[in-house]
Amino acid sequence: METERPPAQGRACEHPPPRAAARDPIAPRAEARWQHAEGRVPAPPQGQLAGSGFAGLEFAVPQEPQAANLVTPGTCAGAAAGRRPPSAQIPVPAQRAPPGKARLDEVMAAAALTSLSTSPLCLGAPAAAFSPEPGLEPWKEGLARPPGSYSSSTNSGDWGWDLASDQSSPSTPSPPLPLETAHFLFGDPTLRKRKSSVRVMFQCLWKSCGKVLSTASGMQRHIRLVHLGRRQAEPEQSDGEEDFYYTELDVGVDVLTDGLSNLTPVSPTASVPPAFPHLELPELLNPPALPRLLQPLALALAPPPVLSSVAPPQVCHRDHAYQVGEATGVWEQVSGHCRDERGSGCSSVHLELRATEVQACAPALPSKLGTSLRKPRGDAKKCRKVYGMDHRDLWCTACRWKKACQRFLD
DNA sequence: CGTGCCGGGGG
DNA sequence: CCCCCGGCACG
Repeated sequence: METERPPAQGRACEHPPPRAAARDPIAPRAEARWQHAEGRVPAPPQGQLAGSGFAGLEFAVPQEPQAANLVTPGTCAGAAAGRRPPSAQIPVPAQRAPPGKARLDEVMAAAALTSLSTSPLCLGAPAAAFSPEPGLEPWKEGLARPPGSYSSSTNSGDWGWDLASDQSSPSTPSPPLPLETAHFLFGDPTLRKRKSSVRVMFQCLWKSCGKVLSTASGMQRHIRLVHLGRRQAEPEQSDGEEDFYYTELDVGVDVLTDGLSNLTPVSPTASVPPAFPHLELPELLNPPALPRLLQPLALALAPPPVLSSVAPPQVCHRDHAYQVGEATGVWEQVSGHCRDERGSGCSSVHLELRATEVQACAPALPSKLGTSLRKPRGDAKKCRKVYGMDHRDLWCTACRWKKACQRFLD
């Protein structure tokens, strides 16, 4: 994973200046075509936003040209597309038309969904959970104190939370959730801070429950009381039945902090759970850099083996995920600070929104250690695909030279 | 067959 | 250097 941003990114931000008129024979031609096609009047390139320095966030949303335009104000608009009038119009390949509602606060939501898609949490967790607003969600309140469904007096000492209590979409059965995922995604500070501790948790497998407690006895009591309808008065007569309804969770907390970087791909056959009903991913955006990292994370955080009766076997259809992903945008930071590239003092951040495959199910990771000789073909959309053969002038230089694409890095 | 891009070649 | 393209491996 290369962290270094290869040079020559500057181009994207460069202003479509006189564009070395003598050079590049195709550009002027193509440009004219492009502009003509849209009935646009060639306008002089817009100057760099004065003093905006780092301010420029630029979004290029692949979508219908006429569709909603969203461009962050104060950008070097027009640069991405290059050669575009300063209007808010975004350069667009005009291939797919996702509703252009790309907001940054949705970015986190996407992250959540991306990773959740491999976990059962998505079934139970309502949209509210994805709200960027911390602390106000009901699930958190439930965290602080056990919800009403559960007589709080019984909670002697064990801590836990009931995620199912917040369920707003009862339509789907809700297998237990990998709490780590939840914690990570929801940013529970308590767990995030601890590193390298492995804690055993107990998770209720009862349909639509998913409660997690810290002690087995607490969990047994929970099951007895809540699900088996035993009386609290009854002594701890454990006939063992409860054991069927909860499972142990090995919670490697360090995964939360370190996991992002050093999670190793998990062999799909080994620890991936029986698979869960597929979640319909709403159209959301992924944050830059995150998605790729979250996927493995989600994979690794997949819930433990579950009673087979709880979660009916069901295959996660990759096709479907693919389709969903197609309509989904992914934020990808294309170039940080433009490297000082031969004097082009562009210092804006260029963000490109591209539609890409959100691998909702188990991502196809380099499963074999062999890392078979050849680098796997990057499945990202590249300039060619994004802009199309005509509009080649919009491609990044590398793409035009038939080199490795620099705009849509793998 | 389309695509990504390496390697090589021309100006 | 910049620019292009043959050709090949992927999918």
